[in-house]
Amino acid sequence: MSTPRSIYDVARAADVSITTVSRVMGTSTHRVRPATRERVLRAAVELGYSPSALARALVTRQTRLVGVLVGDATDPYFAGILRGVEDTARANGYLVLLCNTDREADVELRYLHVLRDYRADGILFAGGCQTDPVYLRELEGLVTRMREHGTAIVALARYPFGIPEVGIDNTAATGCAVEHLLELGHRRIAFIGGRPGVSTSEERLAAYRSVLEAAGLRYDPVLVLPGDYTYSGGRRAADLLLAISPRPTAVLAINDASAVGCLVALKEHGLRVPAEVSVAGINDIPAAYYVEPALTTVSVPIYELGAIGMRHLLRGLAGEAVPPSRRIEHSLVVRRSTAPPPRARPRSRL
Amino acid sequence: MSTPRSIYDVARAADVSITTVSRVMGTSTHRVRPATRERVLRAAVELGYSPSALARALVTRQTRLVGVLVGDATDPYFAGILRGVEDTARANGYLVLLCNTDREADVELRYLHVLRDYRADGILFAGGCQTDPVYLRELEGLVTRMREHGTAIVALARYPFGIPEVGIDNTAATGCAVEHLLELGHRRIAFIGGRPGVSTSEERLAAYRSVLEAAGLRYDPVLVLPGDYTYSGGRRAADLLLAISPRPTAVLAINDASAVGCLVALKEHGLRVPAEVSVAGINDIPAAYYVEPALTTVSVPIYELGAIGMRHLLRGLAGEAVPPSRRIEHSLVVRRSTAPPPRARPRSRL
DNA sequence: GCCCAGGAGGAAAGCGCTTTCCAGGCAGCG
DNA sequence: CGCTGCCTGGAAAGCGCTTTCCTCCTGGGC
Repeated sequence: MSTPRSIYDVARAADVSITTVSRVMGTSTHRVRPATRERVLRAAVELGYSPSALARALVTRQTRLVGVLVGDATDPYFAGILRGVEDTARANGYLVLLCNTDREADVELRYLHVLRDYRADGILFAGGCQTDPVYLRELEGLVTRMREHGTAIVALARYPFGIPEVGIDNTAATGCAVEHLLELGHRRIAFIGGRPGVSTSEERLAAYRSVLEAAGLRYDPVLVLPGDYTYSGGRRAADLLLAISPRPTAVLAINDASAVGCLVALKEHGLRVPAEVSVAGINDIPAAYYVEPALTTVSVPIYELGAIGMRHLLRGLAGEAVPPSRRIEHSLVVRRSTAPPPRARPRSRL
Repeated sequence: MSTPRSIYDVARAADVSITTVSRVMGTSTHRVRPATRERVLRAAVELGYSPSALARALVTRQTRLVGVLVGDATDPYFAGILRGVEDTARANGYLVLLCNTDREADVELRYLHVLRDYRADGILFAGGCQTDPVYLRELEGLVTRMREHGTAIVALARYPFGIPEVGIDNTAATGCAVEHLLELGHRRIAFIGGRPGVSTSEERLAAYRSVLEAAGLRYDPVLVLPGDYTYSGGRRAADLLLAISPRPTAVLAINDASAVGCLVALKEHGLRVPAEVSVAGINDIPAAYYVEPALTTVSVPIYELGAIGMRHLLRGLAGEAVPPSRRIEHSLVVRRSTAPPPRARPRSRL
């Protein structure tokens, strides 16, 4: 077990100074005679030389590393975002550091510290922001400091401290799903939430509530079920839903993973979807299409979201201005999991 | 925009040498008087000091970075593995570098070079190995060199060059799925493959063939459909399957993603599953459970696979011996997507 | 034939750390 | 009181690069 060859080894083998080696291996504009360049190159491949990105990063002050914080890469939503991010990162010579936070404030903070230690050039927050004040204070300090050091930061959700954001309009997206249910004639609409204290969850819940109230319905806390964004969280929510009396005729989940979980569990309990209960979600993950019945949901360009986020990061890295807030369009996709409630006609026919 | 504080700044603020700062911030065993330590610590937090992992890595020769090469993180199988890997990496102070290869030899090689440049401590191959000789030659050189430099390498599939592997027995796993179909009475069993030139694909295809032949059936190349491990690849395979005459009564897909795609497309074409055609997969991703009808598949402890792989890597990193080959158990999970073929009784009843 | 510009290569500083080797101080011991 | 040895702390070398000066050399213009 030895050590990788260093620039010094190559220099000696090619009988030049390390300066010259650096010039031919790197991006320097200083000219090198073709013959010399050739000699260096040959020596390099002969020795199996690979320039240390660490040493280079140390002096150039850029690592070409970007950290991506996702709630859970196992959720098809985040998986898709990750692909978008990575593809465009790779195309631009960046490497991505994967950080699953499970939306835990402490894990997220921990990762942020680590990313700072590694001097990541950029950070992408793929999920919602925690609202816990202690966390926020810590986050603000970290973010402020990192920015001063030139770290680019972008979020794919609403984020404080002026962090540039790109994402859908949660309020509108949630609203249009609720309205769809309302138009079908539903009056008792349950909501499977996410973790309280996460911006995205709060926004969607608030939108659910306000659309309901705008329709003249009373907001009933009993109808909001705890969830955790996962398939199994959706299943658990289904159990709770079944215990509510009178039973809701529709349910909107904060994301498709929970929606699918809920839908499947409901079916297992013998309920017919959508005949007895309608189910809708948000995100339009692939499973939304192939679950039975196919899920009505709000479609979001997942991969694109990741790609655009990364592109913004790149822009920031290049010192260009990053638009503070870019809204990506969404659209309601009505499939077969929603229908008018039992013995009721759609509102539009009233 | 400034520069992060360096160890030097802290030393000056605490009025000690950088040696002392290093000793209190790092893992040194050299003792430091409590009072001094306290001073250093205070100065560090006051200045918002974060030790540069890069500089540290440069001198200690370990980066605490591990690269994970996956086919496609969007496939729930790889997503699960990734979680297993990351959780145990984080628990041990390692950071994971995400590398989606799409099973392209050149992308994989490119990533390997990059990982070498970054001096990643370890590399985990999560998917199968390419069999292209040009690729293999290049890979061997790279792997050999990296090992000499102390890089730990582990694969979650069969890999050459003595790379330690942990994974299921592809031959047995595929075999038991085929046998299940055979026992139900199927005689025309199609196979949705992966990319030719990938070890896992070849192994599973070979197993499919040999079990068929062992049962006295002729191996018919017409029945092996091209696939690409994806949901949409499965859908395309369904179209091809429909064009085969006489139509196969069952199909086994190389992985669940394609199986689900095929199953859904078949349904869309009006076929009843499993009444008219049985579908089976391998891996047991969550979707296998909730697709309708639920997919018969070979269950693999996905998350565990990732975790164990990472644990092996850790062992290698610690200089301990890594078992050259560890087989993880799998098990056939019979769900509702498989049944006896139309107008035929199960073989066991003959 | 001489001078100057520009092309090509090198020396050395420095990026932010760890680690080895050393030195000073002080307590304990004879 | 002198010596030994432990306890703390520091100096300096070096990890593998990039980059800023410099120097040297060559060719072209006059």
